[in-house]
Amino acid sequence: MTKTLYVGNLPWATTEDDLVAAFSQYAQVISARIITDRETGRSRGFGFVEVAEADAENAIQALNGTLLGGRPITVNEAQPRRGGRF
DNA sequence: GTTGAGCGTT
Repeated sequence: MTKTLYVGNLPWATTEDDLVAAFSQYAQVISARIITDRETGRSRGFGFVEVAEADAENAIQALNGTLLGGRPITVNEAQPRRGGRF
């Protein structure tokens, strides 16, 4: 089972690999995604990280408010995406 | 070449 984490307050230069490198230290990262502007293709400053459900809350406690790329990031459980597939 | 609260695609 996995759980999606919302990561905000990211620097413009933050990449998905940076999220994996940071979250993989406290949780098993399944996948990471940086949300980029659809029109310009640039980073929107936030992303999502899919980790093991057992380590999700652990990663949040460990990385929420920590410095990543020079900026304190916000880590929370992501809202259920529209569709709610089983 | 810029900006800074907010929750994303197949």
